Order: sequence, then structure tokens, then C-alpha cells
Amino acid sequence: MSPRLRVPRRRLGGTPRPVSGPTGHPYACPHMPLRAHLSDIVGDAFASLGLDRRFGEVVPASRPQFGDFQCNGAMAAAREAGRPPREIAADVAGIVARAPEVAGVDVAGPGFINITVADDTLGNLLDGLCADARLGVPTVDRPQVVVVDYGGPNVAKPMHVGHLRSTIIGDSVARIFGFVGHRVIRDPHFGDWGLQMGMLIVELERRRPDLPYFDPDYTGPYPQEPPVTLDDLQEMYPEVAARCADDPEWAAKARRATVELQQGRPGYRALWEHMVKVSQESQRRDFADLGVTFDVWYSESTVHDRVGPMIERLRRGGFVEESDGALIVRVDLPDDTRELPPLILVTSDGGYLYGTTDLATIEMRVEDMGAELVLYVVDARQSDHFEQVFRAARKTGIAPPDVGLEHIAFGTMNGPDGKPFKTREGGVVRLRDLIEMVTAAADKRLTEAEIARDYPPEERERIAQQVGLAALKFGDLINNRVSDYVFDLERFTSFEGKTGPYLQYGAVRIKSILRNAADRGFEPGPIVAPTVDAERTLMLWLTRLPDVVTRALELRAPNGIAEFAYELTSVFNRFYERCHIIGETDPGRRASWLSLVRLTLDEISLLLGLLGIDVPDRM
RNA sequence: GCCCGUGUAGCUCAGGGGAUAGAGCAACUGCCUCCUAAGCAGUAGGUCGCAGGUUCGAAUCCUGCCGCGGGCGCCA
Repeated sequence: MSPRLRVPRRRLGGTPRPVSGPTGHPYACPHMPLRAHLSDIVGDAFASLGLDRRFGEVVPASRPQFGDFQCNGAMAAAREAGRPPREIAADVAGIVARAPEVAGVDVAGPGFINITVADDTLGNLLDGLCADARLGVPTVDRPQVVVVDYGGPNVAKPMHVGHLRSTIIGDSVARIFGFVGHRVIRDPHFGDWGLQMGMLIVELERRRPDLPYFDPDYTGPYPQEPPVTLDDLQEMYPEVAARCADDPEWAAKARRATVELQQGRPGYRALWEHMVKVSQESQRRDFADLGVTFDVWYSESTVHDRVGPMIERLRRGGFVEESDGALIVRVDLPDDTRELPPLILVTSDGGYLYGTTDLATIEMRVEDMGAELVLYVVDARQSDHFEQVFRAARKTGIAPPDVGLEHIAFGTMNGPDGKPFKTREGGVVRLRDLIEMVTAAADKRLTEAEIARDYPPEERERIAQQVGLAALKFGDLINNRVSDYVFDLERFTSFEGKTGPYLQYGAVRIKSILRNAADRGFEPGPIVAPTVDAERTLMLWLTRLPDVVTRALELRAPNGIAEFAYELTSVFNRFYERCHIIGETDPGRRASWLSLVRLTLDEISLLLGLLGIDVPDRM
């Protein structure tokens, strides 16, 4: 079983309510997309034969030589109708052929209904799209407050390639939700309250026992200057983590320090503030360089003050029990086919775990932020954790039934050996280094391109950044979200073929055409019926945007958008080769083409925008 | 052991009931007196892990098996 991605559905056998929020999306729809319109026409035909109109569902043709769209409903309807599918198809085709939007209908094979759209319908439709700022994409009729939790930086842990996926996918998902009209709140949800803090405290104490943070009797003000740099922290963390793994005594020390920090020991709190600040400064810079922004910068510690009352309320509600000295919420269900451990609220030594803060964070998001849907863009390996947290939130009423909680899981970035990616030295690749590598590669390519010779240095630099980031983001987003994939630096620094720069290049070509046209005084005009195959194909593809965005929204997955953006660009490039716009002597056709390519530019820009990728003016 | 994910061209990956399974890279052949060649056109490359089942139709859904990755009470 287990398909990869599909429209969210009930995932928990026997869970009283689905984890997902309502995902139905009746749209307030100003421009009926072409495919939906044809489905209506064909659906009417089925209905007039006394059959379910849903058999009329039309999809883009799988074999373009037979038509623009196809309907496979006749085969499906055959049993119900008690008639041969080809007969049904022929009847439907006869009716559909009368529609003015339809230029031709054929029945093929066992009962495929192939539809060719009328050229003037296509021209009119595209001309209408030019006037629509949303390019045909409807907004949801019931906007929701959607919290997107992504990025996942932790104190002291440098951002590495693992953070890339969460950051880029989360950013794109947030953009998609925002574009269709939801009110999106982006929150990186810093990890600043867990055991890693205790580890860092005891490690620093081991190295610098003289510092006042560790003296319980010290009362005076603590130093303003941070006692550690980010480099110190990043060097300390792996060392102490390894020691705690080997030595139970150190692990116990770290847990004790964590509890004392959480309980407010002044020296630890002062130290903690320094460590948080030092880490965040660098991480904000990384996010900024990726072009990724957040609306709030909350963290685990943000909800610390509500943890106590929350636990008290859960205790009174009878949701909590004690087990081996810890306070837990049981989340297993009678018909589970596996063992799901309870959520631990308070450890046996009095500390809070990230499940505790996650639960309190849901409470905050619901009560204070008005969240109706929360999306957690986090590594698939944490799916059990979210299952526990979501079940606990449902069971305790912290998440009301109409609030959606979804784990937007993604696969691991592996090395060539199929294991999570590591450098040759065994370390992780830092995000910062990765950004620099792709930028350098883009700069190199720019040097090779003659056209960039006379660009001002600042523009060159900006182009190199935009192109490098495009390669990086597209290289990740083109992958299916839940699949693991192999990290290949060559792919991220390659600018040919199915890459981000290929899309930017297509868009840049259009900008160049539009500039050249303007220089010659050529104005865009009404889009008219196509006269060339490549032009017609481009038009057809341009009508597909709404379906693509809708599907990406439903799946919470950007790769369909990346895929379509590539295909659209590819279709444009064929048109570009075939039809020379500036050289076109028929003024009406030239004006139509100018509008067509401008529309193409708008669509590519929109799609790239949803992926978090900018388009330079030239490259 | 139980649970989750995954297996498609030499490589990296799309596609998840519909016609002859796609793309990029790598290989090979062409195309810059013409809007940017980061491009375009073409050739070659596949028992969709294996075996059953459901269906008019299966890479896609179901069952079993095999390989790989991951998770499984006080880490995040």
C-alpha cells in the first residue's frame, strides 16, 4: 500500500477524527479554467444520456496527436449503462461536437473521447487571462489562518543541508497557501529549550568553570558580552553530545542542567540568552540569504510559561498518568496495529521535552494566534513524534476538531552511499557553504558568458546569487517531497536542462523580447487564434495553471509546480525557436505574440515566485 | 520483532486506474549573417524489484515475498 502523495485523508485507523483539517475547496471562481469548462460540457452530455455527469471528467490529452483533452468516462460508464463503451463514447461525442468551444471530437480505442478545442476559443480565453492579475487561479472561498512551522533551526547547531529541505519546502508551501488567499503565519519554531541546552551548559562549565554563570552564589549582573561565539558552540555541541551518549553520568548532568535552566536558575538563564542570541544571528542571516522570511520568531521557550498551567489542566481533566516517575499522556488506540509510546509531558527528573512544548505551542497557536490549520514541515523520521503530539492534542481538546494538524514530512537528503549526507570528513555540509558554492558556480558561468562582460559588478553579483539560489531551490523542490534523494553537488551547480536557471533563462529571454519590442515601438495587442503548432501548444499549457496550483495546494507539495514550470518554459522555448516575434511582419500577429509571451512571463514568474525563486532582468 | 517509507533507462528522478511509461544528466548527430546557444532539433537507452489477485484496462489498487532507508518512553 502507501502511495506517495495524495490528497490528505484519514490517516489514523480508528482515530475519532481525521488529523487533517477540511481540505475541500469550493472556489469562488471568476474564470472557469478550460479543463473544468470542458468537463462541464462533456458532463452535460453524459447527463443527457441518463448517466452520471462525473463520467465527463476531462483531462489533458496523454497523446497530443489525438486532441487537446480526453475523457475516459465512457469505459467506466459502460457497466452501469449496460452498453458497449464505444457506443456511449460515440453518443457523447455527437453531443459534445455541437459545443462552439469544441472544434473536433473523436472516439478512439476502447472508448476514449478525444477533444480538440476551437482555435478562436483558445485565443479569446488567453486574451481574457491577460486581464486577470491571478492568471486564472481562483482564491479559496473560506480563507483560514494557517501556521506554517518550518526551518527548524536549533541553538548551537549550524544550519546544514538537512535544514535546506524544511526551509525551502516550507517557504514554498507558505507561498502557495498565501497565494490562494489563506492568512499565513510563518514560524521557524526555534529549538532552544531542550536537552541540547543542558549539554551546552555543562560542556561550557567543564571548559570554563570560572565563569560566573555557574556560581550558584553569584548575584551580581552577568557579563554583557557572550562568553562563546557561534564557532565555539558548533564545536562544543558534537563533542558533548558524543560524551553524553557514551557516559550516563554526563547525560544525567546535562538533564539536570536542562531542568535547572527550565526552572529559572539565573546564571543558566543568562548564559542561555547569550547562546540563543549568538545562534539566531547567524541563522537569520542564512534565512535572509535564502530569501526566506518569517512572520514570528517563536521558539520552544516562548511557551514555557503556559506549560505548567497546561499540565495542571490536563491533570485535572484526567488525561495524565504517572509512569516510572514521569508524567505521560497515553495516545495509543484500541485498533492500533503497532505500539505507539505515550507522550512524555514531564520527565522523571522534572524536565520538559519537545513534545511538551509542542503541545503547549499548539495551544498557543490555537488560542492566541487563531490557527485553523498548522503545517509542520519536518523530516519524515519524526512522523511518530507528530502522531503522538497530534493524538495528545486531540484527546485533550487542546486542538479542537476543526483545527487541522498536519505533518508535512519530507525525505532525507542522502549521500551517494544511500545514507544521510555527510562530508568526506564525516561532518555535515553547512548551508552557508552550500549557498556560497552555488553562487560561485553561477558567477563562473557568468564569466564564461560573453554577454555578461559589461554588466556592472553589483548586477553581476546579484545575478550570480539569484541564479545560484534558483539552482539550489529548484534542485530540491523538483523532487517528490516524501522521497529520500541523493544529494549531488553537481546537480545543484549545474545550470542546464531541468534546472532553476533554465526557467530563469526562459523568462529572461522574454524580458529581452519585450524590451526589444518596446525599443521598436511594437505594442502588445489582443491575443488571437493560434496559427502555428508551437504557439497553440503554448496557449494550451498556459490554461493549465489553476489545476497545477490547486493540486500543489491539496498535496502541500511544490514539486508539481516545479515540474509544470519546467514544462511550460520548455514549451515556450520551442515557440521561441519557431516564431520570431520581432521579425514578424503581420502587425496583428506580432502584437498577439507579444501579449502571449508577456503572459508566459507572468506565469513563469508566478510559478517561480511560488517556489521562492527570483527572475533577473538579464543573465 | 512491529510500524512507516521506498524499489521505474547507465546515473539522478517524475508519473500513482486509461492509449505506444516520461524528463534531465551522461553518450552520439545536427543548428548561432536571425528577439540571449544557461537554448533548439534528432539518435540510442526500460521484464516499472519478484509472484499472485482485482479490473474492460495496473508502473499505479490489494495480498505475499525480497532488497534498501528510517522509526519504535523520558534526544530533537
